[in-house]
Amino acid sequence: MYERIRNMREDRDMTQSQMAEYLRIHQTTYSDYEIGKLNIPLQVLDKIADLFETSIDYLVNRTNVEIPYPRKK
Amino acid sequence: MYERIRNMREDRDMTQSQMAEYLRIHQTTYSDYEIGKLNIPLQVLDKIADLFETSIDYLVNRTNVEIPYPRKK
DNA sequence: TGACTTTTAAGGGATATTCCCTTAAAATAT
DNA sequence: ATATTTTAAGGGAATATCCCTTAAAAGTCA
Repeated sequence: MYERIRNMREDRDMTQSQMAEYLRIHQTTYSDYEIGKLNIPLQVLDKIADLFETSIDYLVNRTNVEIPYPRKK
Repeated sequence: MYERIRNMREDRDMTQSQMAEYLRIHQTTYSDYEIGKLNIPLQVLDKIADLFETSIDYLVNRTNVEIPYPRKK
């Protein structure tokens, strides 16, 4: 479901547990997200976009442009 | 909370009820979103970004660039 | 100003979803 | 092959969602 997030994580050689630690959630919860079993909360997408240096729009497949606009705040 | 969405809606002279109709949800639910009483689901942000011709990043204040990323699909 | 209309928000509850736990399965390494 | 690491399934208590009714606020206009 969230193939793009999975691929970006693997590209960076990160495990689901490492992602979960960064996000401060359980590994199984993160797995549920990647699989699409659970909806990824906005706050989580926000942190993932920062980590991967991309946009939420890219993460959720609204665009194919990976580079984000200038980050605010 | 979601001041930006509220402002963009008002700029377009739309009521919460009109937004709710477009999103196919109840007006009170939409109000809950704008106020920040409920989290806005991704699917809803997606439709609002389309309606307002901007990005999810802009709607949720990740960037100040209002123009959308090139739309995929 | 006051009555009327329109718009927005509060309270509350049935239902749906979330998150994490345990543990199993799958993948990888030794 | 077996041990280790990584990922996913099942399930349940806790939480959040969505909408209903209705109240409050804002706008209209005689």
